[in-house]
Amino acid sequence: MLTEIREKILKGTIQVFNKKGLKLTMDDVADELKISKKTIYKEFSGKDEIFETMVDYVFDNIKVREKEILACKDYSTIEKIRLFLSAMPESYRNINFQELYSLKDKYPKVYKKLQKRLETGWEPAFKLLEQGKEEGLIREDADLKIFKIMMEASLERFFEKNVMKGSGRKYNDYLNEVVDILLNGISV
Amino acid sequence: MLTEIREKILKGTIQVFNKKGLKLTMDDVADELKISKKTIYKEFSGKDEIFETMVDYVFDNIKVREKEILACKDYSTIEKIRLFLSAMPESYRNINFQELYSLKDKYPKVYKKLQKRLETGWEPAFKLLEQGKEEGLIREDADLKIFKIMMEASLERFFEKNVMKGSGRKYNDYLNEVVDILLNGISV
DNA sequence: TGGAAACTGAATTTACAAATTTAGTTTCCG
DNA sequence: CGGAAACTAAATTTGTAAATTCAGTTTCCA
Repeated sequence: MLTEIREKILKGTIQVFNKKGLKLTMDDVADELKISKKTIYKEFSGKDEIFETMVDYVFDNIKVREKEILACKDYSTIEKIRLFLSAMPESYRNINFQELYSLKDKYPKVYKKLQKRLETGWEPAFKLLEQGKEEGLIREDADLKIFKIMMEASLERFFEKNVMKGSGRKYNDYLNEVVDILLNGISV
Repeated sequence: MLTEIREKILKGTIQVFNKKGLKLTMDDVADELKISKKTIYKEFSGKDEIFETMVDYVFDNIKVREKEILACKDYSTIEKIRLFLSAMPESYRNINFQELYSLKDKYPKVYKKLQKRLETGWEPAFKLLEQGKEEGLIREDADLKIFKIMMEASLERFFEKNVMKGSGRKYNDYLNEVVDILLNGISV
């Protein structure tokens, strides 16, 4: 669990991270939160630890939502999959996800954690999809690995550029359409 | 039409381009073809013109294949769409497509041509897809713009990294599965 | 006519020191 | 305790002059 002050610092860091990206400084975060650096350094050993904890924080929030979906007895497998696939990227909206990737070079440890959590984040989705196959809802020959790549590529493309500019579509519309097309694409 | 010597130079340029990327030099191309720079400069005004002609060359080759598909009376609309969508990226295999994008900064004119040809390259596909809607083969409410974005993102992801490493899948398998999922995804 | 090789000016890269920024610490103070 | 602000060593950025590379031309030669 997270103490109040740690959560406050993490939220502030994410706030600044979304504005200034990877280049945020400890002073930026302290200014944003109107606390002194001393307080930050009392809670965190340094920038590395903050970034690492930030990744955990983002993904732990996703997990909460996902557990809710999985636990609900009222949803069919296909409904669960749809909700699950939507929940993943929806949670990413809180943080500049594209920028998160830029941690690769300077914070390889954080980046590895990010990748690992992205990977394990897919596991329950895969389980559901396999279950869908067993229930005859999903094409037996559908390649889930490719499905995953397409999903990731389509979503990241949206994070990259604002693909929707001009068209009246909102983020969630786009997200739903992507999930629809892909899910439809592998359904029987 | 292209003279023999111009085509030879273009092929050689593509060859070197795939090895050395944007950073190829005129000497590289001359060495590759075992001709002297003089010969190249007799045919092309300079590097810019070669790159521009190279883009045209790649896309004109695609067009030939596409015309064949469109003209064939034996194919249904849905078959045409499938073949059409496969033909586009298949043609890109001859050239390092990812690297082509890197022309953006140093050769903005070439890059604009590339974008324009990519854009117009989609037009007949859109026509077919609209026709598919009219024939009741494709969901009336399917968002073709999003479909296009997903297709592009999925394919570019493959050009980026060799996503298929490890898995026994070959390029064409991947391509077909992507087209299958997407086409299935917007079909009724 | 075209290859080999030399040539030139412009562009690009390299190298490196000076200037700036910043992570993390310390001091003083209420 | 925690804020404000100063401090230091290390990292990053900036400026720039020297070195290198390269596009495009020219010369000589077969």
